[in-house]
Amino acid sequence: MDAEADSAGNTTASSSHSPTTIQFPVNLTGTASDDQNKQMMDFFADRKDVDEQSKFDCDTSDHLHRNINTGLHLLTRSTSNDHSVSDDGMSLTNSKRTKNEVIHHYIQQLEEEKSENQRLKQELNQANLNYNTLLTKVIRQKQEKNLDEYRKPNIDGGGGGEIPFIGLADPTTVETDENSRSSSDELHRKSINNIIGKDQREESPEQALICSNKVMRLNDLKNDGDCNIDQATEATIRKARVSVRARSEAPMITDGCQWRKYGQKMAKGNPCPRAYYRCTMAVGCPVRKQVQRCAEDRTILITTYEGNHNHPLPPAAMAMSSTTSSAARMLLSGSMPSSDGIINPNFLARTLLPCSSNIATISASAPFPTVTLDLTQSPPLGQQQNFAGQNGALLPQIFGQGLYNQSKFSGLQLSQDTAAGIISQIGDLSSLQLHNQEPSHTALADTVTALATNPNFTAALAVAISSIIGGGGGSDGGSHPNTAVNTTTTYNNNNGSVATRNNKDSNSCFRGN
DNA sequence: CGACTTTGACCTGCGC
DNA sequence: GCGCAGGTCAAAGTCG
Repeated sequence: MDAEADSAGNTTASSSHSPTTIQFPVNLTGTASDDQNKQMMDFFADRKDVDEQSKFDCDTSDHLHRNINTGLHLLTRSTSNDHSVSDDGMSLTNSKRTKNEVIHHYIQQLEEEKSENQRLKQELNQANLNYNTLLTKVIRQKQEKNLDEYRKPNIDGGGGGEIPFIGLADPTTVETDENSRSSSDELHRKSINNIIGKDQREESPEQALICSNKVMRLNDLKNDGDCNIDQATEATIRKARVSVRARSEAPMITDGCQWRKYGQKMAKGNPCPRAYYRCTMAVGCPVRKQVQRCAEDRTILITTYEGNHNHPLPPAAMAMSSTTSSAARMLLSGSMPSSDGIINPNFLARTLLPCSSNIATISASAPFPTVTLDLTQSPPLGQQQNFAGQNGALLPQIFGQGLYNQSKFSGLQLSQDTAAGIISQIGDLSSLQLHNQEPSHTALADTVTALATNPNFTAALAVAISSIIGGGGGSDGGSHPNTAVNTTTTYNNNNGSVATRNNKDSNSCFRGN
């Protein structure tokens, strides 16, 4: 607060236009002169102007109202202490009445403005609500339309190179789901235990070691209470990562999003620098990615995504976004506590991709839980086309629906003959279990088992991601067709060597290829 | 001139 | 507490 002393030595607080720093030009020493009363009136007039500039800010009005009452109290006290003073012959009673009438006049005006502000605020909230409802409706219609289109026989056999726009979950709705999550936590836990109970005992000791301290800490948090459950859930979703390994000579795979590089560092044990990118498609989008070449094979580009977009995405970007989002939630569900202890995250990986133990692995031993999709080897070309022909409807939906279903999926409403729906259910295990109001968890387990028997799934997933990487124009995902789905996956190349900073030649790896 | 990249400095978490 | 490594910031430089 700025304070300045006037010629009389009285301290007069300067008015600020900040709602939280409104101050009155009152004489704190207890006497009020005509000038000071005029100053008070001018101040009220100024505050009224300021308030009109911020009609939507009811807090400002509340604050102003409180200050007016305070000012009125001070003014009344100061005038009541001033009985011995008679200004220009006017009676003290009349003077006080006039002042109070003027002040009450302004208070009345401000009260009316406050009411108007509240009414406008309500209208604005209602408009926002309507907008969100409409947006959700449009997204749902788009989703259904795309589903119908991809259920039709595909003439070109490729399912279309373009991944259709599926829509982005309304952030508001997602928020609602997050809120409902804690309330459904018990159901969720039971569901997880239902599935985990059998399989967890089958984990090998090595796999059991995958359970990291991070997960344990997270579980400790979750056990602390509902509040911590939500916080831990949010933190896990934010920190969960999806890493994609693919052969590409381009410096960065094209995933449909706009990225801005904000940093580059030499990572430990890798001569190639790691580049840090931030999504710039919307202000404040939390999604980031790291791009780094594999130390062992520099033709392999490792792209690690973190976070969920908070804005609509173009079709191509929807694919990768949904994948990472679903994977992150899968990680989350794998981190949930069970009655027996910690769930091995790799159980989910093996559940998701049981037929090969290939292409995807989940690791919680890394600093952050990470799903890694290894696309350095993909099915032979002929097989790719076969998959595209057979499951042309499948590919886009694998990546398109995950995010939407995170917020809107309600049990097994999607047709179970649609592989995409199944995949979405599995990829978003936690949401599925949370939003199932019926005891269909056994059905879910059966669905998972059914998927496990489908040998096409893993390859289809690989082809889908390859199409994303190769479809961007700059990368060569399609130039390495003669590969088979592979699985060995690592995290962040932590091999113990010391990394040093070398910004001068930091791009040499990218340019050299 | 705005958007983007580069790059040295800084912050933070973790292990010893 | 200290050093290391990962991650981020932000000023300066570059580009279209």
